[in-house]
Amino acid sequence: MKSNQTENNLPEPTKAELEILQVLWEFGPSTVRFVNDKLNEQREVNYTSTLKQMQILTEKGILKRDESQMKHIYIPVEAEEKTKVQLLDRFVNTLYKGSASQLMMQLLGNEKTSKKEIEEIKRLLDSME
Amino acid sequence: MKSNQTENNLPEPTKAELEILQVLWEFGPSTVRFVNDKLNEQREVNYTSTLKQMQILTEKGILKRDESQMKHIYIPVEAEEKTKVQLLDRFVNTLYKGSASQLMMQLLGNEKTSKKEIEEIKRLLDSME
DNA sequence: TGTATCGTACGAAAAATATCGTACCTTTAA
DNA sequence: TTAAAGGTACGATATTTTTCGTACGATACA
Repeated sequence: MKSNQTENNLPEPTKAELEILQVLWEFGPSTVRFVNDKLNEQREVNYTSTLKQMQILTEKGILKRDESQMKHIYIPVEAEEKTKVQLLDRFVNTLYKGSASQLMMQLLGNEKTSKKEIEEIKRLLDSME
Repeated sequence: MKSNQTENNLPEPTKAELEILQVLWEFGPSTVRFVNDKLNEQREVNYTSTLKQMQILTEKGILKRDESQMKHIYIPVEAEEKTKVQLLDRFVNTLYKGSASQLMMQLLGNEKTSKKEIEEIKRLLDSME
């Protein structure tokens, strides 16, 4: 079996797994039913598929769950920010050899990054003196 | 068959495919042999595996090749920047709901983003008045 | 001119992900 | 007190991605 761990030895959430995490991030600890309903607002997916994914996420240690009730409540182990930072870090390393400023340049050059966004960024930088 | 196209209808390079693209970006149009050698500086991989991947990339339209010689030369169809912009765009949308400034905040907050990087970014912003 | 070397083609196997069917347990309400 | 509704467990299947073995053609050169 080939392992799927990153350098920092953290399991990498897959695409489908990320979808689930996002629901939990947005709405807080939830049941499978809730998450599945949210997912189905976007695309059709079977309840047991979502259940399985969330069980896998739990095995991987990305989620934990409260089993004290029949309806298990799933909770992300790491805070949203922490996980995102890890994913971002990996992204920067992979595509930009770790250069955040290079990534920045592309963000700023990207037409889809609105003037408003750019202003926001500038303000941000100024405010950190 | 479930399709694997993104909203903008561009084939998404997978992880292994990205590795190959990076070699081509760094060293320019290359033979399979060359790419495979480069990959093997990092991890063991069979020549025919790399060949297959590059053939798949060609089918997907991500690479094209010059077959006029026996040693085919593979070339990325899109420029490095363009592809990266697409990947970045997707990343921002997925993780930050399209907010570039939010991504920025994380980059700046990330300890791994050095002071030097931050200075670089500031300079960049200033220079675009 | 034959044989070792280096190339591509391509199907199949292996591995990783994603989805689902079915069994079976609990709760609820008629 | 039982049947319907809703829950979890878990193996099986499907799909996607990755890797590789084998066949076979071209080239080089002894």
